[in-house]
Amino acid sequence: MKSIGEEIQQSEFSDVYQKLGINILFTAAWFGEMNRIALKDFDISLPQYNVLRILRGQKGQAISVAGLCERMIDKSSNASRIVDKLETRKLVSRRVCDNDRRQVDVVITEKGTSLLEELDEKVPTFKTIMSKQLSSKDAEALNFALDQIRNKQINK
Amino acid sequence: MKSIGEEIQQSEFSDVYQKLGINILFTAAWFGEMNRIALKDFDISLPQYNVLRILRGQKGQAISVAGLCERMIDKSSNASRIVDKLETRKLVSRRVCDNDRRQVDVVITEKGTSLLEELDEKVPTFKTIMSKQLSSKDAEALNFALDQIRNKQINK
DNA sequence: ATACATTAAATGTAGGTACATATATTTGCA
DNA sequence: TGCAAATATATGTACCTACATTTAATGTAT
Repeated sequence: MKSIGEEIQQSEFSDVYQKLGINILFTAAWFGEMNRIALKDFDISLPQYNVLRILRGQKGQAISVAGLCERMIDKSSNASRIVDKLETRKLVSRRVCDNDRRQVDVVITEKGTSLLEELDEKVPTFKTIMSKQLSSKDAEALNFALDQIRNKQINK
Repeated sequence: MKSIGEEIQQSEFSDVYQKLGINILFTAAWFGEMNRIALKDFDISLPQYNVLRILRGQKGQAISVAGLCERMIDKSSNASRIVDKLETRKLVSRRVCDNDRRQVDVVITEKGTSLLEELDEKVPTFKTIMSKQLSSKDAEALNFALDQIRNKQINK
């Protein structure tokens, strides 16, 4: 098994937290790579794929560009331009919102939905990636630990 | 405490592994954001900072561009152009290797070293970020679990 | 009702990633 | 030796992120 130290050729870490931080970053990059490999033949980028999945999750209901941003993992990604690209390929459609004409409602098209269905068969789920090496109980413990980590308790 | 579900406005995950995958990606993005905030006033990007730290870790010894790539978390980042930017600012220097003239030896300069020393005081370590919320024993367990996750046991 | 602040989205720019290709050097083998 | 394959780096391109600015619509206070 390749430990994080072997992956990035680093024999020593200053402490176990340093190692953990790098391990989390590296594992995230590794997930990204797996997804990109799966998407490669479909001429769609990972952010575009993620936006399409958020839109599908809306079950037909429109969502604003700001709403998309909130649901994206990478908060500072530019949803506006990602939607541009998707619209060019007619995978989503965009319409000025009637109630608030500053907003733009985005919905996934038929074409977008059927592309996603095709992709579902190719893109590995996190379950298929992890369930063999990790019990669901361990996964829950990890989820708890990660939520804790992000809960900076500054005044303590 | 904000759980991953609240962070990305997603109330339900298909399973605990899906939640964990997204949690890892989100936590990695959160680390990146913290670092960027610290680097903001120094006009240096996160990849540039990471390359400088790898060079410092060499303790004066030169490293090739390929050597840099191996040590970087994001394997497909373009070390050549990152070194370009650093060289422009005279934070590193580059010299064709005598033994193998295809290779380029990269070393950190005095200026680069002193910039890093300045940054050390500003950039939070993973230990300061995590040690209050996570015991070192838990951190070790997480390290083990993450190494396991990346160890795809396909034929099992 | 008008003026000013706020909000939503789009756009400009610099630096980065992903990936294909080009260029120069070295290696290996007939 | 000569020449193809391999290797190290650089470069070109499309899309992306980070961040500042712009444009248009809405909210709000007087």
